[in-house]
Amino acid sequence: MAHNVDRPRRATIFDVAAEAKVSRGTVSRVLNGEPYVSDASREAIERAIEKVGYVRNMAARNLVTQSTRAIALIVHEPHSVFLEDPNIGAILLGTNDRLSESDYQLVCLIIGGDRDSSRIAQYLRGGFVDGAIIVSAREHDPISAAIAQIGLPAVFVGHPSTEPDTPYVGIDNRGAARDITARLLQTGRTKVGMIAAALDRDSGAERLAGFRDALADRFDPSLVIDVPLYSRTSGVEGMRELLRRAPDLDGVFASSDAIAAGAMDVLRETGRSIPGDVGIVGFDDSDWALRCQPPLSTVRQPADLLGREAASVVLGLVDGVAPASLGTMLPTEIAWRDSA
Amino acid sequence: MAHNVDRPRRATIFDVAAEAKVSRGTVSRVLNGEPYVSDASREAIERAIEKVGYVRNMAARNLVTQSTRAIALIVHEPHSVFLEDPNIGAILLGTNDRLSESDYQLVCLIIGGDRDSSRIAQYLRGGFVDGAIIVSAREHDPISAAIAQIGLPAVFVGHPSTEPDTPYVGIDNRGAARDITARLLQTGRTKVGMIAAALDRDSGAERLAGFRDALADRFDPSLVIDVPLYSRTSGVEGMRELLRRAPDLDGVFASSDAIAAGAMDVLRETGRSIPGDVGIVGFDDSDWALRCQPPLSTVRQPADLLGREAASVVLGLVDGVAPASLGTMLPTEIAWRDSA
DNA sequence: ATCTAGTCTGTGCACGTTCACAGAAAATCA
DNA sequence: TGATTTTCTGTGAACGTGCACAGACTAGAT
Repeated sequence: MAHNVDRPRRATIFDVAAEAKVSRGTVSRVLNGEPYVSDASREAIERAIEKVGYVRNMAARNLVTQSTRAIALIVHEPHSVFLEDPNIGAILLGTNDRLSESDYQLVCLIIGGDRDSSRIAQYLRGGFVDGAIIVSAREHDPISAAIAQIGLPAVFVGHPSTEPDTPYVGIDNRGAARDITARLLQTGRTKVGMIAAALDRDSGAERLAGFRDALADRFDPSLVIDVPLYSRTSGVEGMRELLRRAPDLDGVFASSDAIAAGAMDVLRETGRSIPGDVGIVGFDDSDWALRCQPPLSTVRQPADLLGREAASVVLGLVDGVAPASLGTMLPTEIAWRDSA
Repeated sequence: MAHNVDRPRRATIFDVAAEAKVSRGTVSRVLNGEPYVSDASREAIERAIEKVGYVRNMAARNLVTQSTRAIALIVHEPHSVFLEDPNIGAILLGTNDRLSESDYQLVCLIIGGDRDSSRIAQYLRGGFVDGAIIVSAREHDPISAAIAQIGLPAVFVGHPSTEPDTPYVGIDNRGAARDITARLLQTGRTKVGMIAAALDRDSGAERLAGFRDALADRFDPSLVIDVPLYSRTSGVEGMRELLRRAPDLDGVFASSDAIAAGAMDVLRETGRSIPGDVGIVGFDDSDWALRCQPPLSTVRQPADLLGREAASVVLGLVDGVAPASLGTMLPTEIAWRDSA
């Protein structure tokens, strides 16, 4: 019943050496592209490798070199949000591209629950990877602590304020939120609210701060609704509450596009026109933004560049090169459409 | 400039043995939960582990055991589709859950281009994982060939017809497509077309076959539009072409929700009402389905179960247990809403 | 012919485990 | 008590590689 009982013994460096009639030292040299090996030997070895179907045993190599040429990307998201978050995918691909250029392998680890957390901590300690990139970490994340403890080169995407010494790559959430709110105000809005999600994360808190910056002394804390997730459902609930508090509202900043989409549905249901009665802006420039009617004005995040940059930083750390500065901020741009 | 020059030497099993005043053999036994170790030794060793902060060096362990307790999930998707495909995320999470239960680690590998392909093949050969799950493989995929060649336990999600001997887990695309098309016909439609994507993949081809089954002798090949991707844009283009060929069309089967969403926009643009003038059904039950106006009737895939089942199969293979049958089909259900 | 520098190759050791074996100590039985 | 089984422990060998070292061979300069 076994599927592959007789899987043959893998060829080792010794088999290659015997086949090529040289010593394993010489084989090792051509494997690692070192100089000082004669053309005759090199060719014989290359033929032998081909013939016996040799591939390096990475476990053995890792053991002696203490490195793996692999980098972990750790995503900490509850299920529903992981599926909806438009940025995760782009970050993943950007990271993969950059690592691929340096011949590093991306290993993507997902934290679903606490079991995963401790298993992943073990994995990192086990020496499976040379470094780690942590996406959307929460404050006081046990994984972050584990990484700090074992001194694994690591970088955050987004900046959890509880890990002051670990480098991070992110966008200027505060500045971007301020800019798009200011732009919304320029359209002549006078009573502007915010649906603010995930205030326990850096991104959420910063976006709220930016909103407050833009409004300055016109800021009214009662017009900020705190919702748990960056989801459409949160947008629906948040908007209902906001209208309850201020039926004469004429502007909304939603801290994600999904939230904005839910909010727009509520505005329409209650007979308000967009952008006539109420102007609305979002954040992310995801799929949602173009699906809205009218298309949503929003902040475009360079998610793939975020991934690339994070990869570059962590590769630097692996080589012992500290990044130029602890934090790297990537520029955002405003995608101005018809919703405000 | 170096970040962590003085990273301390990791504690080894010898350090623990010395601290606990036993031999490394005994330490190894408690590490692996073997019987025949006295309570006194066990406690001393556990204290010592705690004290010196010992963690197993997995490279060393892998080297001797020839196993890693890690499974690769290989995703082969061009960028745009990866970001849009609603199923990938759920499959990922389902797989992660199941592996987590058996204390295996999920390692997620993304194939962007050919460079990635060969690097990942090397990775698999290098013995980093004990098995592999391949999602949305194309026919004649080089990775599939590599896996077959090295005899790595593997399972496909979806069934690429070029690998007849490798087990797979999937849904009955053909049956589901037939059922939902039949249901569409029951609403009294007489001229029904299809926007068919990814015919080079198993899923695409099977959905078309199911559509044909349902129409039987009413099937008209000129009403099938072949589009490249499961994307909204493809839906827009496909629908335009379909209307050009048959302006009096009254039903559409779109082979994904994203395609349906694009198609619905075109139908509305051209002044057709849904479901009055034209009934439309999709496939996937993704975000798109509920965002449509009216909400889309579609086929719900148990994507997370697909992931779980694939994980179970591959774990079985790793233990030398062949699956009950080569292919496992998971049931789908129809989510019937207002679009038809 | 001798010395020196450069090129090439083989060998021993280390990396940190697991596993098989052998032997000691304790417990059970005759 | 001695013989046997059971429980416990230590030791040597292996896993497959990279690296440092030493030595051999070649070529050029004196």
